[in-house]
Amino acid sequence: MNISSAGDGETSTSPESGHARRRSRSDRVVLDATRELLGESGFGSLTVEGVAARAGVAKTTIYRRYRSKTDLALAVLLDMLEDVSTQPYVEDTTTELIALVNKTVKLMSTTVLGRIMKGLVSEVAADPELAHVYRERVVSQRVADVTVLLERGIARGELRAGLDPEMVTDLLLGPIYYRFFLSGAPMDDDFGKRLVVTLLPAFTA
Amino acid sequence: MNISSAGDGETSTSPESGHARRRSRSDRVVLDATRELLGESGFGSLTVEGVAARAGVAKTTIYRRYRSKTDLALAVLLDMLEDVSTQPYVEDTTTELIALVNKTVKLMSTTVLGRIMKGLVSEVAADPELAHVYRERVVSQRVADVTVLLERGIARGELRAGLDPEMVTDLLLGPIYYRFFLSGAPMDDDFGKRLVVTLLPAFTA
Amino acid sequence: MNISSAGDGETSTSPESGHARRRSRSDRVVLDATRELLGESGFGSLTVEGVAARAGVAKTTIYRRYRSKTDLALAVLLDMLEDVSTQPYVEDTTTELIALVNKTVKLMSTTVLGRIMKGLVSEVAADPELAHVYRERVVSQRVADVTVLLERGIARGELRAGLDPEMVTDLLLGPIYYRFFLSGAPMDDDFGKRLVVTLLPAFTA
Amino acid sequence: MNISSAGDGETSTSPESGHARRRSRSDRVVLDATRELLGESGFGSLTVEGVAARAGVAKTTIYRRYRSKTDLALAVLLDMLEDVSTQPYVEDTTTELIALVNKTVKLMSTTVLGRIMKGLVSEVAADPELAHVYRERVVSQRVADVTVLLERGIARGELRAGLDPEMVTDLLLGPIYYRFFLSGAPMDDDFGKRLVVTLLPAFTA
DNA sequence: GACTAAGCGAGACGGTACGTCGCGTCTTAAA
DNA sequence: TTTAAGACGCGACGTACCGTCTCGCTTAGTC
Repeated sequence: MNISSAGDGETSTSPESGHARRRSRSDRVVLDATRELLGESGFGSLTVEGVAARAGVAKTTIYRRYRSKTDLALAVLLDMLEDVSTQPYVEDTTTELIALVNKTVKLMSTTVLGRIMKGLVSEVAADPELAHVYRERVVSQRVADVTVLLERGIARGELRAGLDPEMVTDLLLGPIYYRFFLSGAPMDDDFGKRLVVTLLPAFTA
Repeated sequence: MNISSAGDGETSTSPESGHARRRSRSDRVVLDATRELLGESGFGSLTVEGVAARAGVAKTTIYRRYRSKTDLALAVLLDMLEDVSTQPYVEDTTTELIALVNKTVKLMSTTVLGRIMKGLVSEVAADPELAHVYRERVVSQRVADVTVLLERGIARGELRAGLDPEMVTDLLLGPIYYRFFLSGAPMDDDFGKRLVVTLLPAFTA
Repeated sequence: MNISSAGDGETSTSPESGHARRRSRSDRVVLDATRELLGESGFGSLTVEGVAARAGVAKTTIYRRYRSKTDLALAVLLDMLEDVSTQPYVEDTTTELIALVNKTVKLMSTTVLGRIMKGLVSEVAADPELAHVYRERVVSQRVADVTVLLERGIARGELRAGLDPEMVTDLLLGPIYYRFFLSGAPMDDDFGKRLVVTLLPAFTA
Repeated sequence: MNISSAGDGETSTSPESGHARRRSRSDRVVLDATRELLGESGFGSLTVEGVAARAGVAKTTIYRRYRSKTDLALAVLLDMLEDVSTQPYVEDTTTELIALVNKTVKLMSTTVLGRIMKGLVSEVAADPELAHVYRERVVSQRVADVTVLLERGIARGELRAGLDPEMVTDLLLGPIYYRFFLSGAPMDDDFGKRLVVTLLPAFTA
């Protein structure tokens, strides 16, 4: 399943307009420039002026679409998530859980998404409007993914019933973000497996 | 056990110089002003000029001690943590775990620490030097707390042996921070209990 | 003959671009504010921030045009000199010389130009770029004035041939500036006459 | 004849205390450091802190003696002038006049005195107290020199009677300072001769 | 096919805060 | 008592970006 939609300027305020509006050339070039700059120097040194220069676009054009650099970064994030399909793995539940964790770890640590998240987390935490969009688009999607996974696991008899999908999501992703943002503890190839194996008794018993 | 010491200028870069240097009057007044302003408007609108004005101190005096507003906020955070003793609870392990979670939730949602953390998380995530101090002072302390708790639990026969304290810490705090920073899901009075009860099978089996 | 043109930002570095660029509203208001402040407190206490405040303009706007307060003061000076036409006097040469001296004395001692010059002289003396502009615009103009005056005097048979206009300028203005800047000796209404009468034998013999 | 005296802190405010007070080691080391720094970077970049550092002396020590960097530079200037004896040349008056001009030119263009004067001229021009000292110590000395020279010339029958020594001083030094500070016109080896030869008819006729 | 109106580039502008410099004052400790 | 050392309040510096605002100049879309 995909994050289904746009992430243009308006979207960050008004959720969705039914059918995906075509993104214009300007939109594209601005988002690309932003992603490049985020990749090069991170969110902290992202400036609207810098994006305008890189994109060969006037500042006005950017402000017409995005209210702030935060909004812009969020748009890039949502734009990138469009392409991240959350394939339902048809294997056993343990493997699926490990895959979900590993995928998230990989996304954070190897793509520009990690830098964006590092920069955006404070903004999302502090700006209700931004938080709203982020939850609408990203958080709820994660919970939906986990819900599907849990239901399948229960159907297979691999998981116990009565699990709260939101809590499970917290338990799967919380440790990742905590390490990624704050503790700095490494997340090697083994991490996903260790996390899930540790958690498993909580999901099966 | 207490976070034992200060957040003076040097500390934020070099851990500790053996015997605690006395904090000067300026230090105190600056930290207080910063905490007040953080409480009033949050990290985002914290400015060094504002702190200087509020503290009745020259900007230079602040810059002499703290390299940036981030450093300043960190100092406030460490300063506040000095007073947060992590009482060893003598009850059963489940209760201790719940208390630990609840205390963290409470600290984040009712004190200025929450605002500081919201503002600081992006900085810690992006600035290695800051991250180093944060881990040295805060993260490691949390793991130490949990280690003590786990050992006592194992000794009592309430927990299984072989638990990785770091992973357990991630599982206890990760969900809290994830909700606090990103998902926005509420953490009511029941939250700690639900979290720990869910996790318990993973710690006992 | 007039000092023909402006003191806009560019001018202070590049002489002239053929046709006078229109001075914008900001230019005007900034120059006026600067002149006022120079008049009130002199060059020493002139600050860019003060000018910005007085002009109701952002500091950046000033820095966009002038690299420093020195540049700004120079612009005011050049701006004022636009209006100082060096009328060709049709009387006898002695009177013309006296008039030239008196006019300079008067300009220095009764207008804000004196304060500007007092503040600027050290800067012009020490900063080659500034010096270049000053010479291009002011010094050379004075020499040109004197040249015209000498030629007419020689044609009239009132002055000897072979006088070096530059040296004559030095002899007419040098004493003025020396008194004005350093010796502090008064320059009363009689001064011009005494100076010229003293010098005359050097110009006629 | 020599500029006869001290130039210590007090001097710049109260003229003279009768007999030259011995200059202390601190005085010496501060003045030397100042002169060095003036020689290296000019008056514009002279700072009290820099002098203190170079002299290995506390800022306080400097402020105890000199009220400002201007005062300090003036002290160096006066200190240097102590060693500049204005030898009475026993040759003919024309030669003496040329020598006087040449000596001044040389002093300005080859020693640190030039740099000091360039920096100080604006201060002297704008600060009455400073001006007072400068005139007391330097200007009046020049006039005195010229007076002696003129008297001898008149006695020899080489100069006309009735010359105003102050005006003559203006005519000899004014052009030098004008070129040195403002016009930038070169003063080659010939300059003194040309100036005096030009002026001579004004002094003899 | 010409005409208009929207969208855009360019960039000037008022503004906030930055982080730095050097000032001149003041306090502390050692000589 | 004088000093070196240096912290401090202070004012201004010059810079970076912000977000807003004209300005023409394309460039479609409509008549």
